[in-house]
Amino acid sequence: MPNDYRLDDQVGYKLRLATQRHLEIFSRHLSDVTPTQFSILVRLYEVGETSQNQLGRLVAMDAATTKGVIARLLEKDLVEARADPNDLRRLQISLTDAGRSLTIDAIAKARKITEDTVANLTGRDVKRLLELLDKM
Amino acid sequence: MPNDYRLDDQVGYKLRLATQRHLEIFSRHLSDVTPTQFSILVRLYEVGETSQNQLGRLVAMDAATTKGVIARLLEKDLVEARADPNDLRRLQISLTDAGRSLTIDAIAKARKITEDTVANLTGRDVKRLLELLDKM
DNA sequence: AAATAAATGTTTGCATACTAATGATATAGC
DNA sequence: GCTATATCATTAGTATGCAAACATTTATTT
Repeated sequence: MPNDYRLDDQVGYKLRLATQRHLEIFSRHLSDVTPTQFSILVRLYEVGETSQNQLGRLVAMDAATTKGVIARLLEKDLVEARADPNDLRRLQISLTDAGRSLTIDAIAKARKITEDTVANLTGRDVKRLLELLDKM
Repeated sequence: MPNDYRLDDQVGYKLRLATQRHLEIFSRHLSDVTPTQFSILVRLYEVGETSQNQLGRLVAMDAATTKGVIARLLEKDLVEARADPNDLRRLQISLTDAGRSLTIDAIAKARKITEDTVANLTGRDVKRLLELLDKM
């Protein structure tokens, strides 16, 4: 009988709780976009125009997922899409002016978000946590 | 200009990647239920019959979320629901026989899942990671 | 060079989880 | 008893994720 199994001590369970907490903090500081959408925006800001698929890879997202995220950003006029003349399969994505300024603004707020998220940890703790998540 | 902001170094971003990895491992070992559904099943196994809302609290889920998860478990005949005669608002949830045996089986597999998830970490690392996630 | 095979990019459809708002029942204070 | 408040459950809407399908390009074969 599995009576020594403690749900509360499982990595997966704790990951969910941590993510939940982070999400709550995120949406409080930055209600315009979700963390996922934010990732895409930041990457676009970093690399400039890229194909949708490539962009997804740059943030470790499935192509199908990327499609959905981009669709929502398009609706908000934060990014724009144009067909690649050299490769008809490709959809080139880039930031609009509104997208660019929102991203810059969002990055500033994101610093605060990270800060709040790890408020209970010391600097060394944070470093260690990031290392462990990476190593994992 | 926010050129010292590194997306890849953010807690939120790394949390997403870690969760993603865990999810992939989970579904490979245990395709019948999702991690969320599994949490509910284990709690039910631990505490026996409880109201839907209470159950949600025991796994840190919103009432609405809990409702959806339970609905899916009901469809799979893993749990059953009955009205509480003493409180007409309440829906009492409990495991079916099939649910109980699946849960027992799933817990065994869950050990392997946790194991795989932290395969790259030492025992001390895991302990530290859990502490940090908790502290957070 | 045409034809076939393999790889790559995108899209659609479906499942899951989360939030905000609503309605129903129960409890507490007057 | 009546009203206000709290609790429980549900509905509707949004976001993310995956599997499968489709279109286009590139590589290989004949």
